[in-house]
Amino acid sequence: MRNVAPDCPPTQLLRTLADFRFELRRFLHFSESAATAAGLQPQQHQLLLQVAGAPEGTVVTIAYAAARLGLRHNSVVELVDRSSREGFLERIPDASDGRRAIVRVTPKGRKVLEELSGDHARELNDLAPRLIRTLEQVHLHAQAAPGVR
Amino acid sequence: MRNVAPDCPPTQLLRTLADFRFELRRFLHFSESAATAAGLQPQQHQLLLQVAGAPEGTVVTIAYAAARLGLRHNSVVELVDRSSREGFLERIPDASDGRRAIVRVTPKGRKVLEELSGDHARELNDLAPRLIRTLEQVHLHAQAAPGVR
DNA sequence: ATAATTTATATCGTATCACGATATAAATTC
DNA sequence: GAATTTATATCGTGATACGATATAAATTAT
Repeated sequence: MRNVAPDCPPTQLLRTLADFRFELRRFLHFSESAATAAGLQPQQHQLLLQVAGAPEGTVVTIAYAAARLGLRHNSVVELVDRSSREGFLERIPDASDGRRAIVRVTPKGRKVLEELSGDHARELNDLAPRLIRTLEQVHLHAQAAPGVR
Repeated sequence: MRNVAPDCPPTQLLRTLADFRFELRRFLHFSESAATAAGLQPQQHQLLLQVAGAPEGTVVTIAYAAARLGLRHNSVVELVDRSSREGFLERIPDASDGRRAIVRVTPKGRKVLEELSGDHARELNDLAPRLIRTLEQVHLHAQAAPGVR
């Protein structure tokens, strides 16, 4: 006959999720600062990363970048506009399909991106243990309270 | 005498980082959609989570929330304004320190938050393996190219 | 072959949101 | 008790992602 609020399972999950998001924020904040310091807007950095980091043989178009960034096409058009105006990217009309624009990273963009990537790898390396730990805690709670699937 | 571009280490790291960010975006997109569907703006959801998920005994003030969300104080003031206007949060003047405003989740806010949290736990559970795998790959690359610390 | 539809990118106006600068007020230090 | 620091609040601004719409090329249907 317990009419005390069951502080245990839901609150514990909330704490775990809160910690997870906090760690995520920390990383994102680091990433945004690093990009800005390198002369890139955070989203430009993400664009460069998805363009340069596409799997071998991928035709990197506006649409591809949009899918990878989780943005609408028109948002990416604007991002590409800015980034190419600043010399980090270039648009190349696709010979085989006149609708498409192929997006490529310039040497300048590549250079900035690689510098940033080293920093990110090190930061992620630091972050990873905490992130993995919270993910494992989530796993426990999710097991405990399965919910409707 | 290799004057071919060394496509291996840097590009591989770029791919790994790109995948990591893609998975992260997916999760964030899921989270934003879930919040919106539950009647919360994504940032309101994050605010509620940090307020309700604070460790036992924490004095949850605007400043605390700002630190956890990685935002400036004034941004959080506005978030709290909106959220309390909509009945998810309440501001309580701190008796012991007249400058501070204690922030608390209302039962209504708590309810929405707990629903969202179950969904998030399940989603994170799905995501975790991929996220952990990419983090381990980053680890390898970071080991390979230590860089300036 | 030409029309209709679909796919891909581009343009424009708008709303949101976080921020800097500034203000107010309470607490702490000198 | 004055000066400084801490905590929250207000206001105006700028960036940015989006919806709606446009253009143009490719694909499909007739």
